[in-house]
Amino acid sequence: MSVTAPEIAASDIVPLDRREEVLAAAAECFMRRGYEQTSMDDVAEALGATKGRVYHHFRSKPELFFQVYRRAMDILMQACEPVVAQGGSGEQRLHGMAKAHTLCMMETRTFQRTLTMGVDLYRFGETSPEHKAVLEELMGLRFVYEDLFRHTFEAGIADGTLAVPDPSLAMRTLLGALNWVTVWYSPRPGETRRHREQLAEEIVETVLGGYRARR
Amino acid sequence: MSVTAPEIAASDIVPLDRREEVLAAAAECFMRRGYEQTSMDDVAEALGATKGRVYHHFRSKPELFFQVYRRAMDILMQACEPVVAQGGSGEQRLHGMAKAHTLCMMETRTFQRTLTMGVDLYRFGETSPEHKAVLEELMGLRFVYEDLFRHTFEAGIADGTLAVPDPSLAMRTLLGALNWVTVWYSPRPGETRRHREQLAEEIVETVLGGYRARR
DNA sequence: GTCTATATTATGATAGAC
DNA sequence: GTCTATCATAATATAGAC
Repeated sequence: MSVTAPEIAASDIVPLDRREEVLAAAAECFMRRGYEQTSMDDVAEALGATKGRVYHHFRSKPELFFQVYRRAMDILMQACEPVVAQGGSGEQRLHGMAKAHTLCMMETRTFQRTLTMGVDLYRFGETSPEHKAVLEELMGLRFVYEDLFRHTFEAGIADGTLAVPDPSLAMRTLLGALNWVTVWYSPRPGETRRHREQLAEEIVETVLGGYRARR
Repeated sequence: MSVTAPEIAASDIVPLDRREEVLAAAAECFMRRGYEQTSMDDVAEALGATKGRVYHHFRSKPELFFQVYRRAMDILMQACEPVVAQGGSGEQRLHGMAKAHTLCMMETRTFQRTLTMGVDLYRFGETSPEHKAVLEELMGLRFVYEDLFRHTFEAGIADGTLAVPDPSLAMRTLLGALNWVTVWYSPRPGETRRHREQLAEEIVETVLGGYRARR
C-alpha cells in the first residue's frame, strides 16, 4: 500500500461543498426566523462554526440572501422546464407544473420559504444601488417563472382544457395556494418521496378541480 | 356667544384615538418592512413624532406586534361571523366567507399582511415565557378562525354542495390563495369599494370554481 | 402625553493570528 | 479556511424635563 489515495474519514463523505453548507444553513435560518431576525452569528451557530467561516464564503448578509433566493428560483425553474417542454394540453402541463412546484415547496422548503416570504420584506428604498440592481434582477427571474404559468393558462384556454376569466389572476391564486404549502407543511418522520408525491397530487387536484360539487 | 362649546380645530376632527393612530402606523411599517426591519423610530417617524409617544402607548415592540396581530384577527372574525350566522348551503357560506376574507385582505392589508407573513417569523424559542403565552393565544385565535372554514367545508360536503377529498387540505389551499392577495394587491388610485368587491368576486369565483374546463 | 437625552445591548463587518 | 478579538453602528428601552 505504498500508493494510497488520500484518506477519507467518515465525516468527510457528507460535506459537499463548504460553500453549499453555508448556503443551506442560511436558508434554514432565514426560513425559521426570517431574514432580518437572522444574525450572521445564527448562521454560523447553525453550522457549528463562527462568523469567520460565513464571511469567508459570502461578502455580506444581503449577498447571502440573494444567493439563497437565486438558488430557490433555479430549483423551481429546473423543476418546471421539463414539464413545459414535454408538451401536452394546457391542462396537462399546468397539472405537471403545479405538482413540480408543490414538490419543490416541500422538499426545498428552507429555500422556498425564504423566496416566498422574503421578497418584498427586503427594503427597497434604502438599499444601495448595486443591491437594488440585484434585487430587480431577482424580481425579473420571478416574473419569468410566473409567466410560465400565465402562458400555460393561456394555452389551456386556447385548447379548451382550462376555463378561467383572467390568466393573470388565475396564476396568482394558483401560486398563492401552492406557495402557502411552505407555511403549514413539515415533513413527518419516516416520510418518503412517495408520500410527498401523493400529498402533492392531492393538493394539486384540490386546487385545480375547485371546491364545488359538479352538478 | 357666552356659552361656547370647546373649540374644535380642523386638525382635531380626524384623530380618532391616539393609541389607534400608533397601532395603524405600526401596521403600516410592519407591512412595508416586516417586523424586525421596523424600528420603533420608524413607527414614530410614520406618526410624525418620536419614540416617546410610541412607548407611552405600548410597552414594547413585541407588544405592538401582538396588538396588530390581534386586531387583524378581530377584523377577520367580525367579517366572517355574520356570513356564518346567516346560514345557507355550505357552498353559499363558503363563498360569502371567502369573499369577506378577500375584502379584508384588500382593505386592511397593512394589518393582514403583518398577520399573514409575520406569525412564524417571530422567534419561538427565545421569547420570554409571557410572550410565548401570548403567542400561543394568538395562534389559538388563528386556529379558531381556520376552523370556521374547515367546518364550512364539512357542512358543504354533507349537504352535497362542496366536493373535496380533505376539508383541512381544502381550507389550507383556499386560505393560501386568498392570503396571497396581500402580496400582489395594491389599491389603484381612484379605486372604489365597488371595484374591490368586483375583484374579490372574481378571485373567489376563480378559486372556488377551479381552473379546469367542465367537459 | 410627548419630547430630549442616554444607557445598554446586539449585530454587521473587519483585522490578524493560526 | 477558520478562528478570536475588536470596531462601529443601530436599535430597544428608560429617565426625566416640559
